[in-house]
Amino acid sequence: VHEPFPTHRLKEFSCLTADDVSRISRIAGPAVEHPRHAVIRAEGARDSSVYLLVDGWVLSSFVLRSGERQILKLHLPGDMLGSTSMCVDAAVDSLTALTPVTVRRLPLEALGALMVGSPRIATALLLSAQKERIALMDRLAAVARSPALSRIAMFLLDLNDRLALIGQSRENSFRLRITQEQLGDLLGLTFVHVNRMMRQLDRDGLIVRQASNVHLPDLDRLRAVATVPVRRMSAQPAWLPPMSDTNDTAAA
Amino acid sequence: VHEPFPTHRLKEFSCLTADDVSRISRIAGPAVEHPRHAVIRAEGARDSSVYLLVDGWVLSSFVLRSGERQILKLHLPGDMLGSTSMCVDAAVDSLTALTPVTVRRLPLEALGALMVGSPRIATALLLSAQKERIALMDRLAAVARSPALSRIAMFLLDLNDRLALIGQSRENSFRLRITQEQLGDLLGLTFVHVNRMMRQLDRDGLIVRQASNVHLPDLDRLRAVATVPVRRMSAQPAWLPPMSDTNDTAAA
DNA sequence: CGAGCTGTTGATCTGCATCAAGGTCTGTGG
DNA sequence: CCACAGACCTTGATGCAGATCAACAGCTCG
Repeated sequence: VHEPFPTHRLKEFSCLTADDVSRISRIAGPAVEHPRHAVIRAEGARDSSVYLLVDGWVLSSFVLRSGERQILKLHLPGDMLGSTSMCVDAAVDSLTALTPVTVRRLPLEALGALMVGSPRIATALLLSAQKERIALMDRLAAVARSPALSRIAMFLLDLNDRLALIGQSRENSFRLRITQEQLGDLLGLTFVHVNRMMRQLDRDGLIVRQASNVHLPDLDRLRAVATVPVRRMSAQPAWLPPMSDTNDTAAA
Repeated sequence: VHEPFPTHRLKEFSCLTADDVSRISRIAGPAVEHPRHAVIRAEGARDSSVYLLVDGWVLSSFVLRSGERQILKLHLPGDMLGSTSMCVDAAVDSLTALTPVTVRRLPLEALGALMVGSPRIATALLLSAQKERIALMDRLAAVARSPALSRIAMFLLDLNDRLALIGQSRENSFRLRITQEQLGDLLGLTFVHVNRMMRQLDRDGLIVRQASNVHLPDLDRLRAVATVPVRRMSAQPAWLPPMSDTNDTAAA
C-alpha cells in the first residue's frame, strides 16, 4: 500500500536531482519490517547506519540518569531516523516502533561515499538537519516556557500538518497512535496531567475524540491556545547555486 | 590578543583539509566589532549569512508569542552563529552580544558555492549541526525532566569544559559573563529561582563565587548533582572516506 | 552622584507532580 | 465464545518545586 522509497523529506529543499535521489535509493538495504514495540536500534549501540522510515510511526528517545525517558521525536513515514548519531561513536537515541513499521537501512559508509562524490547530497542532509534543529528549539521553548495545555495543542497541530502531507490526516482527523504516557515523555509532563489536559481540550470543543481518533474541528481556535512557532521553510534556498550534475564525480 | 580566524570548531571532526579551511577563511568578511548588547542580527531578518564568532560571547535567542524570551545557545569564540537559519527565509534567532565581540560574516552564497565545490565542507557543517542538535536534545531533556539545581550544575560544567578548550577557564575558574536572568531564560527558570539555586550551590561548597568569577572546586561532586549527558564525539567518524582533494572542483 | 541594572531575600500562590483507586479496552488462551 | 490479564484511560486528594509579587541593597557607568 505504501511506496517502497518515500522521498518527500529528501526533496523538501529541492536541491537534489532525480539522479541524486536514485543514487541514495540504490545504497538503501531491503525493506525490513518490525512489529509494534520493536527496538529498531538501541541507544548506545555501535551502529553505523541511518534508516529511512518507509511506513509506520517510530519514537526516538533516550533515558536520563534518573531513569526517566525523554522522547525526542515522533517520526512519520519519509523521515530519516537516527541521523544525529552520525557524529558520535555510540548511538544517542533508541528507535522504537510505535506501530508495525517498515524501514530501510542506509549504511553510513555508503552515504559518506555518496556525500563526498555528490555535494548536493551532503547539502540536502545539512538543510534537513537544520530543520530538525529548529523543531527542537521550538519544543524546547514550549517545554521551558508554556503551560501544559499549550504544549499539547501545539503537538496536535504539528502532527496534523505532518500527517496531512502523507495523506494520513483527512479533514483534520487522524488516528493518534501514541499513548498519553508517551505524549507526556515527549512534552515533559506526567501521563496524569496529559489526560486532564486532553479532557479539557475535549470539554472545550477544541478537539473531538472517539476511540483513538482525533478530530480538530477549529484549527484557529486551537492555535489560539497553542504555543505557535510560525516558520516557513524556504523551498529552495536562494543562496544555493542552481542544481546541476556537472560537479559530480560520484560513480554509480 | 585573539586569532583572527579561530578554526577549532571547524576542525573538530577532522574532515577538512588545510586547503578547505583556508578556502572558508577566504570567503569570510572583515572582522567586525560590536559593543555589549548589540544585536548582530535580529530574529526575522532576511540575512543570508552565517557568522564566525572570533572573540567575545554571544546569545542566540527568540521570543515567543507570549513575549517571553527563550535563549537557545550561549556561543563562545570559534562557534558558527546563525547557521540554523540557512533553511528558512527569515532568521529564526537573534544574535546578541553579551560582551564586546568580534565576528566575521560568511555570505551564504559563497558558502553554498564552496559546499557544492568541496563536499567535505558540506559534510563538516553537517556533522557540526548534528552535534548542536544533540546538545539541544540534552538541554530539552534537562528542562523537561530535571530540577532547577541540576540544570544549573549542568550548565556550569558544560560551560567550564567549553571555556577550557579556548583557554578561558583555568583550574576550573572562569568569568561568568551572563546575568542570572539570562541563565533563567536559557534553562526555563525565573531569575529569582536561579538566584536561590546559585546561593545553594555556593552554600554547599559546590561553587565558589567572587564578583563575576566562578570556581568549581570539585567537579565530581558537582556532576553528582547535575543532569549529566555523557557523550563522546567521534573525532573522525569511521564511516567517512579518507580526506583527499581529488574530488574537488572548487575554484580558488 | 543618581539612574538603572543586577543580585538578594521574604511571603505567598499555583500548575503540575505524586499517590491512589477504579474503569475500559484489547488481545489471548482456554 | 468467554474469561481474564495487562495496557491504557480516568478521576480524586494532597503535596511541592518553582512562579509571582514585593522590597531593598550593591554595583556600574554615564
